[in-house]
Amino acid sequence: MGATKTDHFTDQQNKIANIAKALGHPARIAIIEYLMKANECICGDIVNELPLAQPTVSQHLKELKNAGLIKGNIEGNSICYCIDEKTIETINKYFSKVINSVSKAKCC
Amino acid sequence: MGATKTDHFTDQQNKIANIAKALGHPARIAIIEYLMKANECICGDIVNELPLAQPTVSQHLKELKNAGLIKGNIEGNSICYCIDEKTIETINKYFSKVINSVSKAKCC
DNA sequence: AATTAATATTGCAATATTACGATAATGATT
DNA sequence: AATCATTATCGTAATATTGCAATATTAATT
Repeated sequence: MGATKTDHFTDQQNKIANIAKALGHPARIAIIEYLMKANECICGDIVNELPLAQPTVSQHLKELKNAGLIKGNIEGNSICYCIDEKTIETINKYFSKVINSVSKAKCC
Repeated sequence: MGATKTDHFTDQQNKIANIAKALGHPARIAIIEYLMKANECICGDIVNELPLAQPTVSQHLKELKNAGLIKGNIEGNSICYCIDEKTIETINKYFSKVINSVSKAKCC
């Protein structure tokens, strides 16, 4: 064993878990924060900003892209990355829902 | 290699990544949702609700607890679990911040 | 067409995660 | 004190993730 039993859970549960998983690494949070700070599309640069080798950063970018957290537009021979709001909104709404349901009943 | 280079990132980045990582598994999302649905502290039951063996569920509960996402109160010979709002609020605020920064400048 | 620059892919070693059977620990019940 | 119920821990196999050197790909530049 060792593989996650995704088929035992709902699509919604797998979807939220996938987004969270993609954000579950400090390098990927750092990438998101760099895109926030820049406040515009960033072509290149990201590799120089992180304390990791180019192939490693490329891999992290791929994972963020697969999870729908960032978008990449090809711009000449470089690629222009930015945050995909929709996905961030999806989890933000999800956690808001969690908070609302919890605040109704306190016990611990 | 293979170990995450946590010391190359800020405490804040590691903290957010850790919370996200803990939520990055459908079983742990299912646990959170069960605690939401119950709307009260749940003693036991969680194991019966999930399609996983008892030791596996126990391990997932431990990870959620370590990340500060749930609290566990000992109640006789069983344990009473509920969601820890504070941590959910932490990431919710964080993602709100991300959304705010993105909506300012659209390009992709 | 050769060179340069930017990014992606491959392949692999080190480490982490997932899952569970077996067993231990703890508290309630008899 | 023996038994039962509940939860945790240990040990281990299967799989996934992380990181990077080497290499490939792609597009611009010379």
